[in-house]
Amino acid sequence: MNYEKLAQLLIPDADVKPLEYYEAQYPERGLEKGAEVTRLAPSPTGFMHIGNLYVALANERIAHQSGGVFYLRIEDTDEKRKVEGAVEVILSSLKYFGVEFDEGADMGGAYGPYYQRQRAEIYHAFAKDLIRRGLAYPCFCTEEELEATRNHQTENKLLPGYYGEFAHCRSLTEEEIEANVKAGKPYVIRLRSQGDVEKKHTFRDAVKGEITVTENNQDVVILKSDGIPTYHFAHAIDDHFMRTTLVIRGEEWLSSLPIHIELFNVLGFKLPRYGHNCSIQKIDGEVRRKLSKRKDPEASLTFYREQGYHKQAVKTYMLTLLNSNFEEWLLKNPETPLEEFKYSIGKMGKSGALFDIVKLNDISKTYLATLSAEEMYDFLQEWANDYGTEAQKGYFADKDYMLKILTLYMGIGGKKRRKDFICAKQALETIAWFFADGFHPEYAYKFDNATVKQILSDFAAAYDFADDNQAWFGKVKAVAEKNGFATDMKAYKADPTAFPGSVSDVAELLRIATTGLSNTPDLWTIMQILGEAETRARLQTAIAAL
RNA sequence: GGCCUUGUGGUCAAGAGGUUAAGACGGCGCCCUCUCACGGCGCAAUCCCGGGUUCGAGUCCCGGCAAGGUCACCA
Repeated sequence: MNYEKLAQLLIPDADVKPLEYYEAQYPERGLEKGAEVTRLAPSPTGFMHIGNLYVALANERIAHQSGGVFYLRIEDTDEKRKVEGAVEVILSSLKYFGVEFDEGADMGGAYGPYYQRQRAEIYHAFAKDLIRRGLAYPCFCTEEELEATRNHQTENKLLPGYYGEFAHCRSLTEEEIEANVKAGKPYVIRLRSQGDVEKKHTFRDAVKGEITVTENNQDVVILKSDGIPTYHFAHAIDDHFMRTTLVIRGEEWLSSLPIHIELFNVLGFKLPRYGHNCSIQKIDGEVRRKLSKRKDPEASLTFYREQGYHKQAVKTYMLTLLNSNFEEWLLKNPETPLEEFKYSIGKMGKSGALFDIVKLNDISKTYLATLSAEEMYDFLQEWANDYGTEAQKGYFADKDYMLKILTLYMGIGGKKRRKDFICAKQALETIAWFFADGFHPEYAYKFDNATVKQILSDFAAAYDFADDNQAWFGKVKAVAEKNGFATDMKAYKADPTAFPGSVSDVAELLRIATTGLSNTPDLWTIMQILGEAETRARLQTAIAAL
């Protein structure tokens, strides 16, 4: 077999350069010792999964913390999945969450191109070299033939795949190959695997620790019939020439690690370090499964934007899942920027965590409670502009009024900050009743109409907008007393049957009448914000409704 | 089914032969002179199972079991 001739026949590519050219073109990066070069290599499907953020954050932290480089490579080798504008989605959604690349697709850099489709020449050069060395060969098997083989293997409980005796095209003669090519039969290029599945090695994974890997014996496809490489081949070449030092990727890749090891080996490249991280899961009835793009809205990064989760909160939550000691650090250093946390690969969990929206909500509340009224105003307005209803956008017309509401709802100025807000959407919904078109009270009192009417009327008569909190509460008490309600909570608790109710019940009636809700922050302040006219009007409306 | 990985409260988890088995979220209860929220205090709840090794095992070994991943011209 004349391999040189075969290589020329299969990959006639004229502009393929000698291999040394590529080594010279993409030299070692010459970074400081310990600096890691990491990457995110998504497929441009137009959908950003929360898992993308998760793994991006890990890679980004490690690169930047070590003084290295974090880049974006687009794995667009699958024509069918490609979506227009997907790169823009990737870039913008990660940027929103504060993950920034140093180089890569749409940004440039010395190690590009960063789109795999634009790197065909490099892949061809190396595939051609493998053919020349007898380490790769063309395969003309059709889909049907491959399936027949697979069925035969499964029926006979044999290891499925294209290997050994099942690799029909492995032993094609030069004449047969030539005839097939001349006949125009489509072909792929396969690796002529030298591995033995019986041989096992221990491999050190940066997150999983010591693991056992078997040698690869599959004659995997390296170039598809359209001349585009498969993931495996592109991975080896790209991560070598982009000088990646550490590959952190999802654990679904663990089982193809043997292929990658053999590929790097046969190509003469140094293997990067690998860390396979677990995917975020969800409990669905009885089953635990990966967060699904189709079934779970929270799987999509856009979900968090639509709901108005603060990016810092989402990032913080990701970090708590990513590094087990992060949460403790955060508790001790609530004011410190997240970037100062010492991220370590070794602290990454070995088993997949369940996504916990309740925990995210708690983190969000805690974070939002650190914002000032102005910051909250800006955050809410920004969200409303993109995702809010027309009415919600209108909330920002009177900034002063909004600021007062936020100050109240966030407990600013009080001894303790409140934590009522989870995300922008929920926040605007909870304060909606402050605005004319958001106030739709459904009065639900615990007392009979006559009593309620009496109390409401008594309060309306006594109410003076100028009263301070003390004086105001004194009047609430007076109204309570006049109607036989307990004003001394201790006395009331000692014998609740002695009274129709207590001051707290009176306060509740007033609260429901003015806000439509039984739970709100301080009522006196609410009446101050609403203003005298609105307060009186709401009281009258409530009385009239009885 | 083969192979790989992983099994500590409901969830995230600390733990690397000797601990009353941390902490956080959630739940429950009490307290905080109007509700709620915040905060404080407290309670309940965990080492997958079975064998070994050892004076002693969540931790080491073996065997089960369970869950997840993977077996494409998808990444």
